[in-house]
Order: sequence, then C-alpha cells, then structure tokens
Amino acid sequence: MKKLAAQPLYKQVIREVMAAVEAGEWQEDESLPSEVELGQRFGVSQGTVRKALDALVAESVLYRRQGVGTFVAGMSDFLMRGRFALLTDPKGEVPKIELLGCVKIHAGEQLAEILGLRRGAALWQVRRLLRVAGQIVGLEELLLPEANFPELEMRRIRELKGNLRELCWRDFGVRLQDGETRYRAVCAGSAEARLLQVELNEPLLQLVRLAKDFSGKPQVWSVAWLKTEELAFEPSVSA
Amino acid sequence: MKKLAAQPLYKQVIREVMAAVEAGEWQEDESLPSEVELGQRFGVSQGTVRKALDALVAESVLYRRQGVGTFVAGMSDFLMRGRFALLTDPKGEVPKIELLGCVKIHAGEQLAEILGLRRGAALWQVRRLLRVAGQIVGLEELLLPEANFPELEMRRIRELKGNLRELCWRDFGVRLQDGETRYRAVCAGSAEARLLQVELNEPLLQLVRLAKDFSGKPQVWSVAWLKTEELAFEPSVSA
DNA sequence: AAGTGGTCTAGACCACCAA
DNA sequence: TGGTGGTCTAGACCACTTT
Repeated sequence: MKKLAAQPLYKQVIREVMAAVEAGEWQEDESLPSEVELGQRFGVSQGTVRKALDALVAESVLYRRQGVGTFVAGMSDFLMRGRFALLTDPKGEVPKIELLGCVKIHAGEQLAEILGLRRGAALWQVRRLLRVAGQIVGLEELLLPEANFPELEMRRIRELKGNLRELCWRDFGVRLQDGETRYRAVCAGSAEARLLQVELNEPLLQLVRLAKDFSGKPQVWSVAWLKTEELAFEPSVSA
Repeated sequence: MKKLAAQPLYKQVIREVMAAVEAGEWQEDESLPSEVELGQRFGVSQGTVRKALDALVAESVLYRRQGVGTFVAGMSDFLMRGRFALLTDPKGEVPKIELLGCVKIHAGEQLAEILGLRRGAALWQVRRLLRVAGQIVGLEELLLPEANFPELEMRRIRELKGNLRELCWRDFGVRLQDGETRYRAVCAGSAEARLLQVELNEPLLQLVRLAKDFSGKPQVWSVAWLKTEELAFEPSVSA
C-alpha cells in the first residue's frame, strides 16, 4: 500500500476494511481474516492492521473475541446508548421502544442546512416513546431525508423491532456512523409535554445527534427528550 | 516494570502516570517528559508508553502538541470531564475555573443521609464557576464533611489551582474515587440563576456525583449546573 | 496442537515546531 | 538543527479458544 495524499497507512486500511464491510464481503457476525492475513492483503504489518481495527472496534463496526477472531458487528440503534434506571427501582433496565408514528414533513431552514438539503425538502419524521418498567421516560424523534429513504413505512420499522440502523442499511444501503451526541437541558414544548405526559416547560434532558454515513454525508438527525425526575441516566462508555 | 497481577504493562503505565498527575508531579499545562524518557523511567518501550498516553489523552487527562510535547490538561478535577465547546466558537476549549467561595453550612436531612452524617453536621460548601473563552458556562458546588476536612480554606484551594482531588489527598489523606455521574435537567433556582446570570427557571443540565474514598465512605457530594444554550457538552469516556 | 487476538520491543523514518 | 510526537516494521511471546 502506498502513501497517498499523505494519509497514514492505518487510515487507508480503515477505509479499505470499511469499504469491504459495506460491500458485504463479510456478513454480520462473520469473522474477518486474521490480522496477519489482512496485513498481507494490504501490504502492511500486523501492528498497522491492528491500529486500524482498533478504531473500527471503537466505533462498534467490528467486535473481537480473543483467541477466536474479529467479527462484523450487528447494528444496535444509534441513539440512547446508556444505562437507564428508575430511582424507585434502580436496576439496569433496557428501555422498551414504542413506535408512535412516521409522517412526512418539510424541512425548515435550519434543518435543511444541517442535513445538507434545500429548504422545504421532504423528510420523514419518526417518533418513538421510551418506557422503563412501563413508565414513560423519553421521546425520540428522527428526521430522515425522503430522497435517501423512499417509501419508509411504519410497517417496515416495526418489523425490525425498532432497529433503525439495520433498516437504513438493509433497505436503503445507508450505513450509519455514530456521530457525537450533544447534551442539553431544555423546557418541554407542547408536543413533548403532551407525549411525555408532563407539564409544559418542565425541564428535560435533550440528546441531539447527527448521524452520517461513511462518506460523511448527513443522513439522520435525531433528538431525544428524557424525563430525569425519576430516571437516572448514565451515558454509556460506547457500545 | 514487572508483570503484576497479570496486568499489561501499558495499564500499569496508565496508573503510574495518572498517579503522578494526581500527585502534582507536573503542573497543569506543563509538559511531561518525552515518551522515550518515560519509557526509560518505567522500563518499557516508547510504543508502550504511547499506548498508555493515548488512553489518557482520550480521557482528556493529557493533551498533545505535535513536535512540542505532552501536557497535563486542565480540569484534572473529578466532575465534568468532557469536551466543552461554545457553539459560536466550536474549538475544543479547556474551561477555566474560578473559585467563588468556601463557607461552612449545616447538613439538611437528605444531605446528611447521603454523606452518612448526623443531621446538622458541619459541611464545607465550595462554589466554583466555569468559563469557556471568558463566558460563564457552569457552576459547581461541592459539599465536604468538616470532620474529614478540618480547616479547609480558600487559600489552600487556590494554591492548587482548583484541583480539589489533589488537595484532599495531600492535605487530608483522603484519596477520592470517582463515582457515577447522574445527568438531569433542572430549572435554575435563585442561587444558580444569580451566579450563572440566567433567568429564573431557565433549564440547566445538572451533573450529580458522590465521590467516595477507597474504603467506600462517602466524602464529597458535588453538583454542577451547565448552561447548554450556547455550549456543546459531551461527557468523556472514562476508565 | 494450532490459530487467533493481545502485548511488547528495538529500531527506524517522517512531520512538525522551536530556538 | 535538535527534540518532540506520529507512524511503521519485523519479529517475538503470551493468553485464550477451538479442534
């Protein structure tokens, strides 16, 4: 492998491996060739392959099992990684997701800019409710450009048990990369207050994230609102 | 350096460097010895030192400047590790800490229970302001039992540039362990509104943490309020 | 026993920055 | 020019899992 554009070798390896994963060269939970073999394939040493795989493991594109191999990771959902626990019942609970609806809206100025679209472009708005032990604890709203996700339907979302990452990949060929999450405190607006069954202006923890595909193109804008009055939320270390 | 308890060398180096930082061997924004020198000191190679420093840089305990050196990051304190960036100026900024005051108060019922004290026990209340690029972005309040920290004074806190962890260890022999942080959204009370210069009831991101010593005894209760209107905050991945 | 990931080394070269 | 971080190698050994 040559030094192109002054890019370090390990970054080139990241791109190559990522491309192979996207091309479906190895299936989910199927093991990649060993680090040594990958090194031979790309003409770099095992250490360099390892550094590249480290990055992809950190992004949870891959996972490793010592003594066994490196595997293509399944895709868990992209928002709401973390521990949730009700204060009244402080066990580590996995929240249940309830799909509320999927409607078509049009992008306002800000949203259009964020997603790199023209103003007024069609978007899917998907809303989901989060419950822990039956109690409503959060609301998630996702916005996806209709152009990239034609004919997105509730039925299809439901079939995948709410795993939108996998849906984007399987049905639309869009492989999402986790973006960074911004944490904010906001007041409940009318829509949030109604859906979360809280008072207007009640403070909520807001998580905002822009997920891009691996070419860097913005694909999904997601916002979540969490009730933190009775809920302990601790962001996860990653996957 | 020997292989103790089957711990990899780089993890031992992490612990050693972390301990040295906590002990104040190098001041904030002061450069560490070079990677080669650290390798000689710990009896490991440069590559191993590098792997250890990588982890500490990822946790923003250290930062690097290519061609110059590796430095101790500000905010080696125990709350609010993470990246801060103003939306108007989205560079990774290191917040400055401004000590507001240190007064003696008495524990209410809840606080007494949390810290394992009797009601009305004397506590030190330390308040600090966080600024990024001059702007006020956060307020931190720490509560420490007077019995364990006799004669805590502002002067002593100031001398250590706000590193309360180090003060607890050096002056009082209390070695603090990071606890888990709970993230909440709350409305600004009168005290917070005044100190942060925001409206009453403005939503704020609240971080709450109970730090214990290594025997498991609660020692410091800390609460921080962050303005998230113009500030992007991303919690850091900690060890 | 064989194959994998996990760690570590000694040495090398480059890019960057300061004096 | 000299020192620093940033990258890379070839080879080695260990720990773990499967056969």
